[in-house]
Amino acid sequence: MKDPDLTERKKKIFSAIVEEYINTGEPVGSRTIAQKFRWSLSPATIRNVMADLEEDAFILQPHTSAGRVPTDKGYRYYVDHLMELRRITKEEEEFIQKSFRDKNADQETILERASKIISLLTKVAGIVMAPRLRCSTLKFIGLKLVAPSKILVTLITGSGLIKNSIIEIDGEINEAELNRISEFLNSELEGMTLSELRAFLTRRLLEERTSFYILLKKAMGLILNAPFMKSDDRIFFEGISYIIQQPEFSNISKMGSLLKAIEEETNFLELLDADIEGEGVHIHIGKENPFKEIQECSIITCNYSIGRQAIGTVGAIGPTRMEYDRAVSVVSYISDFLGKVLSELG
Amino acid sequence: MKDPDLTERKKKIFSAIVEEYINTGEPVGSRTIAQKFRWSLSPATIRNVMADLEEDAFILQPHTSAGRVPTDKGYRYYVDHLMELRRITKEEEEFIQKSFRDKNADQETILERASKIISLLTKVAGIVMAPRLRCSTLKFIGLKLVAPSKILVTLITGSGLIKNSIIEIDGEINEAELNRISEFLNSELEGMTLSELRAFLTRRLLEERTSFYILLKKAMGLILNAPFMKSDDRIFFEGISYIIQQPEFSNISKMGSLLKAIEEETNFLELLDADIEGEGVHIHIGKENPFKEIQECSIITCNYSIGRQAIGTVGAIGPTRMEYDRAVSVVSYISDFLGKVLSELG
DNA sequence: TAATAGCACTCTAATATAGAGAGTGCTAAA
DNA sequence: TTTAGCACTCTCTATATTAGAGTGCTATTA
Repeated sequence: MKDPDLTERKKKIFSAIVEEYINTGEPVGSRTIAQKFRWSLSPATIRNVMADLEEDAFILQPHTSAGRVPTDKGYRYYVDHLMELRRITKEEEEFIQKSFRDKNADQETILERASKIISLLTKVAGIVMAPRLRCSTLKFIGLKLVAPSKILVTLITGSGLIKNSIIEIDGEINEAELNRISEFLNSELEGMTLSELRAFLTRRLLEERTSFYILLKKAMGLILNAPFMKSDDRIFFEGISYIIQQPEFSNISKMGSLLKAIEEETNFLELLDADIEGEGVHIHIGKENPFKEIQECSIITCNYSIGRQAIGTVGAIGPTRMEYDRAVSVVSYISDFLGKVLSELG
Repeated sequence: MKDPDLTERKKKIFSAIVEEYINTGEPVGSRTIAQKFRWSLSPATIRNVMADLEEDAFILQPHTSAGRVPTDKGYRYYVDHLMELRRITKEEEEFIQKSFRDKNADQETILERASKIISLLTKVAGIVMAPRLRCSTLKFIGLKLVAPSKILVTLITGSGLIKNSIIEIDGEINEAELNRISEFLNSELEGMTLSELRAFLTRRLLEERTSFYILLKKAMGLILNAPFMKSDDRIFFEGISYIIQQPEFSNISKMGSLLKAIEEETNFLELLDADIEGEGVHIHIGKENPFKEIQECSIITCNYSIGRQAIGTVGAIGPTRMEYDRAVSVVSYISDFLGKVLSELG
């Protein structure tokens, strides 16, 4: 990702091409750029530079007598070296804060809202992945008998997620015992993640030889068998209609396969999951993406965290020709904000 | 909805037109129909009948020299009087049953699956509305102190829905008292709906003058303030990609506004909500629909019930040119089946 | 030597034209 | 009442033509 060290002028012209193309969606010609520079350079000169840029594979011509269009490689260079990051505007900031003011909202509502806001502000689709259970710290585990051998297991995470499972046990269990288990769990679990809790229980189980052993064993059975362990992490997707309005998707069959890919959420799960390692904003441009339906799209993602722990991902997805600077600023701001909102929930 | 009493022949020809159009998507001409009748009638004769049908506004010509296309009124007559209901096939039945075999699935998973199945079998979009809280009977209410003045309210309905809210109370409350409240509620609520419970508490509150009064009052506060009372009924939507593949939506802007309407779920909430009154399958054709984005679509809905109580709605939505007989059979079968699956969950 | 003006060339997209084909409505005959 | 025949209408497709945008190359200029 080192800077191939273009001359200043080349950079300026390339930036101008990218930005012009992002704005208009039309291949951009030498005249247009010359005009942008107030004719301080002639179209012919621009053309020479363009020929160079084309040799570097930063731009290409859709056909011989058309203007230039940035390639994936070009966009990559642009976002890595040329793009000026911009802060979100005051109005946008206020809008976001107002949207999250509602105190009574639960996690689901908040996440849904976040994805809607991203899509509104970036004019591309917003995508929010719910806090991953395996990264979340535990806050509370409730065990309650709802029928002779049915137990309601309730789990609250630090990010305000409340999950329930009803699990059927083999024998019967009495309420007092259940209370002892849940008291024990709650006294120990503070700040652990689910997998840490599992490890903890396993370890204790090996050390323990007293009557407490049975209790521990039951606790483990309850926690590990609950369906929420096979966490079907949810994804909130909003604003597909923005994408399909873009001219690059006027081709119906392209549109169709994109939609299908989006409906098949698991694709995105993997994709977002991969980004949870690593700091800051991730950008995936066009062909860099793992599956072909979205290889004319770019995805901007950023983790959100509670405390230091990254627990989920928010992002924006649109055509490669999207306003990267805007998307980056929005996604990064929202990820930050969402982390805070969810912490307060916990 | 009375039969305008067409002659037998007219009906047969009209049916043939509708079915042919549904299959091909092309305006159907007199030749095609004559062929379908193995030339027992000449195209010229068919044309005469068609002219009549056009006068009745059952069909129309997109332009002078084109074949005929059914109107909304035509479809309406077709589904009301001509369409032959068909049972779902053995294979489809098996497929559905297999899909719901998983014992550990929670309500959300089941509903999602139902909408996916509808879309798979009907080849149009499937839509499932989660059980309406206000129609569901209560099974269990759990109250649990998670912090000095924070109470986790858990509610389980007869349809297997588990809902949680954390509510903050003004003063403090001790665990023993909380247990008394929840015991009281659970002993009384069996089979009530939420609104019945509310009414019940209000009534008791008026009668009661003992120390129990305070308890009741607290119970009411807890139940009625919980966010789940403002039930944001969820909708599961699957298979939009089927719709956009249809030629009638090859027009991008039409597609766009349809998608937007779908993303704005509240529209559909109202629509489905209205259908919960009344038995059996409801069909809404084209312009009969309340908002313009879906006036080239038809919606087939059917309630699902637990016991006798209708609690939610499933449906299929596709272009007016859809296979009504197939959609009706699938939707009606699934609604039945879903009711049973959810009952077992409760 | 870098920048520019000029010019021939290429390719697309828009427009016009013509013809085929599908389907109709009407009329007259069976 | 049904049908055959026929003129007519309209769309759709293919083809040709043209305008325009943009290029690359070359010779010229500062």
